Amino acid sequence: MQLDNFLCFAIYSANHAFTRVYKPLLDELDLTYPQYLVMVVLWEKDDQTVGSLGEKLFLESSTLTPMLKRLEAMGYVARVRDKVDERQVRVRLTETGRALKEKARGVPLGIADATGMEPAEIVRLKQEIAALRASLLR
Amino acid sequence: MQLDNFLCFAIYSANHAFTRVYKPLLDELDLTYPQYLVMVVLWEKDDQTVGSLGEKLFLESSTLTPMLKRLEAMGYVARVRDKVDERQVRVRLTETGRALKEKARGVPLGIADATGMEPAEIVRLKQEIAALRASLLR
DNA sequence: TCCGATTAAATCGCACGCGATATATATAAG
DNA sequence: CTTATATATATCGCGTGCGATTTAATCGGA
Repeated sequence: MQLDNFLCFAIYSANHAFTRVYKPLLDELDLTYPQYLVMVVLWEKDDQTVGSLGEKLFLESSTLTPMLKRLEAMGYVARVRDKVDERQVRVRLTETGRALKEKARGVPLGIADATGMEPAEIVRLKQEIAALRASLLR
Repeated sequence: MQLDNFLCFAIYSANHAFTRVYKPLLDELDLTYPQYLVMVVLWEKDDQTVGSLGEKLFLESSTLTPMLKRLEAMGYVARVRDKVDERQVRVRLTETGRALKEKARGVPLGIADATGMEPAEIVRLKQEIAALRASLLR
């Protein structure tokens, strides 16, 4: 029953540490870390519904809706009701949003660098943690 | 440049997953997950300053002060100015706060269970992530 | 066709978490 | 002793995150 023995705390604090490392890199793009993750998902596949983004990011609409409105206000995405199913909102990159991908090109390398880990090691650790996440959500 | 390849996202989402697993267990204790972490630190060593808690938890006073006030309002801790150095606030467990440790006894086991991992494996992964955190903060 | 059930977002209230700043106390330098 | 500096918390504003609820649209069955 000691904090240093908690796997959860290691993850909790490592997550904060990542946020700190990302901050100066993302300031250049005027993005917060969660907003950056949304953009990554959209750069990967444009024109997704709020629900689809939520599934991939493990976030609720109550979190995404305000975030997406901020990204829209900044001119990076557009939110449009689906013509076929008006319940859904489709999120699309604007030209500016698409262009931002270039500016963000160097970010992952800067992060990988800060981890001080070998690429293969990063992949392995990432997979272990993804497996842990799956167990927890089971 | 794909979300699934991001170590940071694995950690980000695993952290959320942990929070979800903790929720039902901590509801019994009327604690949030970050509040629980504070209590763990205090159960380990009572009568600490805000700064000391912040060092161990990697949190700022701007985060801790409101949290500690809530824990105080719930009757789990007392906040008292240090007589010798009036700049410091000492955080002490109340009788109720100390007693809560017994009620929380089963929590770590429930969590370890949800990870689906062997104890030794948990320790190893925890150490790897703690090392990563150290690199990131460097 | 019509009405109840389901689904997708949005809204609301609350609790983090932090950067920037303010306030109060302690320390140091002369 | 006095003033400048440093330190410890607290405050403020903003952006997540989520559970609970609401709103609007769609689907399903009689």
